[in-house]
Parts: sequence; structure tokens; C-alpha cells
Amino acid sequence: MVIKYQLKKQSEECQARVGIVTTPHGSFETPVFMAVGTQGTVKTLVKEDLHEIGSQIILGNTYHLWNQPGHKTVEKAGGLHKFMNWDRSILTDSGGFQVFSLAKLRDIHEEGVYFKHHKNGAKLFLSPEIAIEIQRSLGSDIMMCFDECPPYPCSYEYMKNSVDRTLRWANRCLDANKDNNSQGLFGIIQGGEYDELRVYCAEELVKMPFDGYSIGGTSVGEPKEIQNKVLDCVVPVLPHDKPRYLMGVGSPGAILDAIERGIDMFDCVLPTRIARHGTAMTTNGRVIIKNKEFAEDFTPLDNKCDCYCCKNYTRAYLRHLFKANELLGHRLLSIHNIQFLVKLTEGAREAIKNNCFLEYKRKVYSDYGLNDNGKDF
RNA sequence: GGAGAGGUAGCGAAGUGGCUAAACGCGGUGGACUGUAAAUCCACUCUCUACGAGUUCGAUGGUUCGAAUCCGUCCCUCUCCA
Repeated sequence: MVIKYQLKKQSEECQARVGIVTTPHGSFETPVFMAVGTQGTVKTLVKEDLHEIGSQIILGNTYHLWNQPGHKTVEKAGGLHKFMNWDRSILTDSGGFQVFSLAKLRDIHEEGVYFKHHKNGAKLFLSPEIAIEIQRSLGSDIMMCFDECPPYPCSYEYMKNSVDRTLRWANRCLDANKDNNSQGLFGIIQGGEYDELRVYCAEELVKMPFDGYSIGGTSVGEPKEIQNKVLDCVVPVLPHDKPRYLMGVGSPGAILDAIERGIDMFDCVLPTRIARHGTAMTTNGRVIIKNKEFAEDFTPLDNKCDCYCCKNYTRAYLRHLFKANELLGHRLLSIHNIQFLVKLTEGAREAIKNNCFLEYKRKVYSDYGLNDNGKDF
């Protein structure tokens, strides 16, 4: 197997665990937060920024790179790593999320999904085979199965059909990838809020030879309790010797809840998107830096953070950048927010190793001002 | 001095008798954002004792059931010519 998972420490308090995932482009400790670089760039950042932040693995996106500049172009460039100047691991999402996010522009069929291009209206067709072909051209370390990310809420009947189709597509992805021994492939567990379907989907996928298992279809508007409940029933079905990836989750509270339940990998656009929109995640909670209260606040964004932004700039300056529409603000907040989540998972790893993860989680919740019912970032 | 154009909410700018407390843009103030159609989107932005009420469209006096819109006078700005 191209992707190796080595368990380093299983928490004695809960399902949380520390492991090492090895890929063709290096290894990283889990739990880990992966920044998202959909179009071959973690928006506003260069490789050195990500290295300084401590990012070991980032994401790229099949659907978007397929459309622009085209996977063949990336292949000619020498693959996505070389094209975007990233020397560590890359995980590519399959386009399955676009089945959800571009719902108004697509039609799902057994053979695949027909999209109307979001910019030029062109007819597009993405299937399990094509998604694998694209990801092989991109040369990511970890590829994702092409799935349907169903919406929430969703009827049981629809979900059941969707899960069965996603399972058939998972088989097709494996078939299309048989001769590939340089990239890993993860299966995606769907089933929405329905425990029975989640367990069924997980059990079926576990029978297939994937390098890791991910839980998809979360953070699509469902309450937090559902997300945790899903993990409670799915994780026990998953093997101990493979990584577990919760897709699209990036709020501090949800990440810690999931780590507690045995999740190893996370990705989310939240830190980079809200950064560009002027919001920061800090030790003591969310800061909307554009707000007037920071106009003359000459303290760091987060005085417990040692990221490039917090070491060098003040809240007043950051607010100024946003009010003046200066791009540096987007960049500095992106650096900070990603590092916040990277450090959050790093802290979790240390806590797990020291058998004090639950205490760690309680402290983060308390400092951040989170509770089990309210907003979790 | 002569000819012309114009003065609308913080700014720019629509509106030229009732559907106008007054479009729209900017600015301002809040908020949202979770496998990125996102440097995006939403709300509020005359005043108040605020699901109602009160004052507005340079000033003032008229016409009219009713005026930012029509008429008189005054003030101010800009352009061109002397």
C-alpha cells in the first residue's frame, strides 16, 4: 500500500489517537488539519508560508483543476506538486463535493454527473473513472473516490439510493485505479444523519481495499449533535490500521469533538475563507477584525499565538488593511487561521500522548468561549 | 457685466405633481461563512419615547386636495464670454 498508517498512541480516555501517515511525499502526524488549495493554491499563501505554519499536507480539487487549467496541462507541468511548487503531501478531492455545492448546475445519473460549467455553461461529465483519471494526472498522494455529497436534510429513501450509488461508484473508482501503485485512494462514507445507513456504508467500504476511510456529507447544515452521533456509530466500524478523515470540518469545536471520537484528518475552507472575509479564530474566540472596537487596539490578534501575523502586526493594523481593502490583510489572517488549526491539532496530539486530551479539549472550549449548543467557532 | 448649467440624505447620483423618507453606488455599522462558483453574501444606515410618530430634497413665500417635482423672490456653486 502506498499510504501507510502507523498508530503511535491510543488514548486511554477516549477514541482519540495519534498516528503517522506516510505518503509518497513525506509523512505527517495525525490528528492533522489540512489547508485547502482548491485551484492549486492555498489562497494568498506561498509554500514557505505553509512550511512556517507547519502544514504537512494540503488539498487540491479535481473538478476545478480539471476545468482550469485542465488536468492534462498539470500533467505536462510534471504533476500538481511541481506545478504549484509544493513538495509535501497533497490530497485531492474528487469533485464529489461539487455535486453538492453546484447542485443547481448538475444532474446525477448512474454513469456519473453532468454539470453545466459554473462560468461558461459548458456541458461537463464527471464519473468515477474520469475523476480517477484526473487525479492520476494531477499526481496527488491521496485521491478521493468520486461520491455524491447529499444535502441536509435528506429523506431516508433518497439517502439510501445515494449511498448505494456511492458504493457502486467506489467500486468503479477502485477498478479504474487497479494498476496504480504510486497514489493512495480513500473511500467516502455517506448516509447523512441515518446511523443505519452510515454503518452500512462504512461496512461495505471497509470490505474494499482502500488506503483510508473518510466520512463525508457532514457540515452541510446539520446540527452538531448529528455530526458527533454519526462519528460515534461509524468510527467503530473502521479498521485501526488506516487513517480516518472527516471531510470539510474545520471549526475548532467540531475538530476536537471528532478527534475525541477517533478521527485523524480534517480539511476545511473555513480558516482561509473567513480570513479573507475578515474573521480570525483566536485562543479567546472569534475576532471580526473589521469591527470598530479594534481601530486602536495595538495588541496582537492572538497574544498566545506565534504565527507570522501575530508576531509582527497589531489588530489595529489588520483592521486598517481590511478597511482599506488591502490584500495583505487576507494573507495575514489566512496565515493566522491556518496556523491556529494546525496548532490546535498539534496540541491535541501532545495531549493524547500525555493522556490528557479531554482536559485539553475542555480548556480550548472554555478559552474560546464554546459550548455544546452554540456556534463552535 | 453678459450667456448658460446647477444646488437631493456623510459623499456621488436618480427622481421633475400623488405609488417618495426619497432608486442606485460609495462610505459607515453589525452579521454570516465548514471536502472554495466566495477579496463573497446579508442586514441596518434623517430623527425619536421606534411594528408607531416626527421633520426633510439651498432659503423663503406662493399655486394645489396634494410639491423634491409648478410659480415668485433671495442665497450659493460651476462653465463660457467680456
